[in-house]
Amino acid sequence: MASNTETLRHQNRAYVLAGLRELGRSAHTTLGEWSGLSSASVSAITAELEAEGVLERVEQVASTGRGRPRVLFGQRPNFAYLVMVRIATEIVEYSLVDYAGTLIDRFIDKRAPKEKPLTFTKNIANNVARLAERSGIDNQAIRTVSITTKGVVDPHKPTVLWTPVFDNHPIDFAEAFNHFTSANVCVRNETTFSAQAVAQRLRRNDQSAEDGRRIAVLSLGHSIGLGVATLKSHGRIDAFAPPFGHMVDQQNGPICRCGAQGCVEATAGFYGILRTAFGVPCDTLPARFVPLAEVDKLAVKARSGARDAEYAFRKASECLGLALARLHSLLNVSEITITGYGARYLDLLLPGINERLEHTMQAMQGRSPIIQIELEETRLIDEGNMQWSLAKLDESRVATRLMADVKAVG
Amino acid sequence: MASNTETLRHQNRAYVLAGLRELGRSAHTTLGEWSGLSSASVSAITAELEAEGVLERVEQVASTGRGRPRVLFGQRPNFAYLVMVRIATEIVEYSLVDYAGTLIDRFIDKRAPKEKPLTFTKNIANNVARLAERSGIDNQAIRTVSITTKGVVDPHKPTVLWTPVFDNHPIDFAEAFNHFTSANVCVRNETTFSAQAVAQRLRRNDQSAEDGRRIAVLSLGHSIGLGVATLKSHGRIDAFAPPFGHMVDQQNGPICRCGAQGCVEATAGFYGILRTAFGVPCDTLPARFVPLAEVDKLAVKARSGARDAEYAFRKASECLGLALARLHSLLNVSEITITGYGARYLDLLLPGINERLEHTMQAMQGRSPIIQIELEETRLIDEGNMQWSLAKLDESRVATRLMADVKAVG
DNA sequence: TTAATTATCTCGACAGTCGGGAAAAATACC
DNA sequence: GGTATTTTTCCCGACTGTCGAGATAATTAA
Repeated sequence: MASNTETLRHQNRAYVLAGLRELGRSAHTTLGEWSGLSSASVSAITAELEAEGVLERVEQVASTGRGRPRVLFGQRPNFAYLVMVRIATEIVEYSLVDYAGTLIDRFIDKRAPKEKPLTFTKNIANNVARLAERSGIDNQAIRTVSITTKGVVDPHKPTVLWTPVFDNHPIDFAEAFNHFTSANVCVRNETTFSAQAVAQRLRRNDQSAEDGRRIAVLSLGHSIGLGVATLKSHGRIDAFAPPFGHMVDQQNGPICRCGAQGCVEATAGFYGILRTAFGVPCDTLPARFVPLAEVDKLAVKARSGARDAEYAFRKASECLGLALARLHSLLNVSEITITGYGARYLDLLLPGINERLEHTMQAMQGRSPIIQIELEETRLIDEGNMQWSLAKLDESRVATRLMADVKAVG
Repeated sequence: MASNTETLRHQNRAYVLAGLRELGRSAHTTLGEWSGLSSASVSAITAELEAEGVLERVEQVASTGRGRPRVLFGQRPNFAYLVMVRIATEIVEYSLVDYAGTLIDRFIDKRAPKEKPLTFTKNIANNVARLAERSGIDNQAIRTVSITTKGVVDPHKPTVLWTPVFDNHPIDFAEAFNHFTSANVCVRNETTFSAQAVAQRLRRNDQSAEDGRRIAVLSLGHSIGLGVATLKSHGRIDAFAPPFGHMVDQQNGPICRCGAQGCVEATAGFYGILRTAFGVPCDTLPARFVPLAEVDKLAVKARSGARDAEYAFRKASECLGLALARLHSLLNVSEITITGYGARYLDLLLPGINERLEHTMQAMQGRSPIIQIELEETRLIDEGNMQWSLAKLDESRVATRLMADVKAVG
């Protein structure tokens, strides 16, 4: 689309807001240096944002030397609120975050055993309303409801297309949330956010991380999740979550919960590992969820040298290694972070993963991706969700100017 | 980066140039409607571009009705020249294209049997110089040299990292072309351009093709190539070529030319098909290139029901089907175009491909990608190369204003 | 020849960024 | 305590970009 001066201002407002997220509270001199905008332009923009109630002046802590002290700007916490909903297998977690990025309230709700899609979404919407009420916040102040789950998500609508619990029954959140009129309701796979968070950390730690670099996060658990994030120019990050766990590993392989044969998950998910260990026939439909204690026990056996257990973890690790090698062939990733409950079995899995990766990587020019570990998956998800949601709110809604007549008023 | 009025003008100049590529020769009014810019702005921009020698007024063919006839603008053909170099297995093709996108000259050069990298690049640079000379064009008028090849290419430098012919010996074109001082020399895998061309055709034919939609081009031959293109907003297309042929198909599979085991190519490339048919052991290093006549003969045998031949094509097609299913899991593609010499065996390959695709696709939400065929691969490559190169030239070099003092002169 | 039609060109209004200088607010020094 | 110094913010004029409307130009139909 063609640009005009309004677009220009929109872009620069968005850029200043992005700078404020990255740098934290800062003066407009700092923002000017960071963004390349002149002090005068930053001043005009911050003045506007302040008048709109987006930013506020913050008391600075201590003076750094002589000269006039800086006036720091920060996000005004109660300008908007973000609700994060994390759907896990047995619980749903609700978090309330203010516009400045501070966690205000959080509670956990247990999931009912055989809930229907409609009551499920209604229930979540009610809990979100309760979360707002507990802090005395009006529903209209909630500008974003960002829901995360495992499974496959519609890229455009707030709808889950496939989950381990509901299978193919689509879960549409649009209706249940239709009275949150000022909120943007969206659903993303949780590994999208994990990848987002890891990419963000990479950029923060390594300023020289060049554009185009790509990382992946592998989540090991009952099912297998994967998020991929690419560092783009101007500090942007593109993250997405392909259905990696249901990528086909081998033709006519063991049957998967999804109904297909030979999915990665069917060999490397927890139920797959147990099935291999106990020699259950590959064509018996597996249980939805196996007790975590069972997997722990199997890991202990494998570590003490029991053949069956060792073999099951070996199979899983080779399957993961092959799948990651395929991922690397299609989307050259420089770094893979392994997380999820299954990360605690990494001692059993890493040798096989590395062997398969290096075996296929040695011939071509490619370097094997570096493998890292991050045990606290939920922290990763929350971190990524918050970054992503606030950045999107800034860019898509706050940066578009509201008060065209600021000058006329002043 | 922050934007200023200069950036703004740059963007709009680029957008007008893009419109002119898409619409062909057109008048202010048309460009204004297409871009959303006001007639006055378009007028300012075209006047500038005309003064810089980028555009010229074109005689319109016939008047459409009453009223003042339109003044059409078009690219001035001799403003810049583009050279396309297509490196194939046995030949190298050189094409000269003017700024308006007209093919001016083309010749083919046979490759010497055991050429060294340095003489190879020198030879190509000499032939490019000869191409320019034949049309009486100064080397400085060549603004882009776009080289295409099979194999793996460095994303940043004009260097080929791996090719079927030279293996891992890197081929760096930078030095051989260092006296083409005003030319931007770049190397891309040929399937990048095939994918670019198919995506462009899709957008032209189906105006409703939404952003984010992704297509793939599969090239079947001695080796297996794949290009992926994504439709982005504002008419942009992102294309890339992953080393799909060397993605691992199965653990401990047949040995590949690249040295690894179980690559897709080792089963589905021509030498792989022949090896399977003749029962050659999987661990014998295959010949670099097998005669095409041999593959044709084998196909005839398979069509008439010979077991060995049928089996070899069956294996190849299942391998391709699985690999495409994996591709689809990671990069949801709505459409796959099959091309290359091997496309003539599609009757033998398609059933297996479809079977594998649908088998893995049935359970999840996914719809199988539509499979199409395009026999003329070289046309696809040339089309994509030209579109891509001219678009990049427009955006990165022509759109940046040269004459800051246009008004002062006029 | 004149009126109608359509397209391009021109001009003033408005909006955004930039650079420089004035004003403000703190510290350092006498 | 008063004054100079330092650093930042704020304000103003210059420049450049887009836009809308009216003036001008070129062609056809009557």
